[in-house]
Amino acid sequence: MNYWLVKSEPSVWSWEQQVAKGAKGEAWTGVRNHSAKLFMMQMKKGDRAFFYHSNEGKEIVGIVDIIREHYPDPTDKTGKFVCVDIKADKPLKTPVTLETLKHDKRFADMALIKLSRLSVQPVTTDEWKAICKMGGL
DNA sequence: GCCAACGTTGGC
DNA sequence: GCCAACGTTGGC
Repeated sequence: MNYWLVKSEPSVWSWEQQVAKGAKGEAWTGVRNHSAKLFMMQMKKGDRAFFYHSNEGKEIVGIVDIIREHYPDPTDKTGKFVCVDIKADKPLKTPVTLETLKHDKRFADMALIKLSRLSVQPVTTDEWKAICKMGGL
C-alpha cells in the first residue's frame, strides 16, 4: 500500500464536501500538472491519502481512500490528464498544520514543504505514521 | 531547442 | 495583495 497527499482549496472543494459524498466518493479532477498526474497514475485501489486544505487552514484534515484507479479526467478537454476517485475515510482528531510540519525535522524533506505547489504527492510510510499519531489516530 | 515572457499556485 | 517558485507558451 502506498501513501499520498492531495491538496484542495476549501473554497473550491473542502473536506466537508468530500465527507458528504460518503462511500460513493468523488472524482478528484482538475489536476493540470504532469508531476501530479504521474503520481495519480501510480495510485492503486486501496491506497490512502491525506486530505490537505491549502490557502485556508493550511492543515491536513483527514484521510481518504483511493476507490478507483486513474482514468481520463472528464473535465479535461485535451484528454491529457487523469483523475482518480476518492472517498473520505476519517478525519484527523487534531488537524496537523503546515506550521507544525515545518518545525519538525522529520518532515523537512516532505514534498508538501519542499515542493509547495505540487497538488498530488507521495508520502513515506514513516511520514504517514508520524502524522497519524500527531493527528490523534 | 533555447529562453524570455507570462500565468498559476500557494504561503505569507 | 504580494511575491517566489515553477510550469507553459511562443518567437527565434
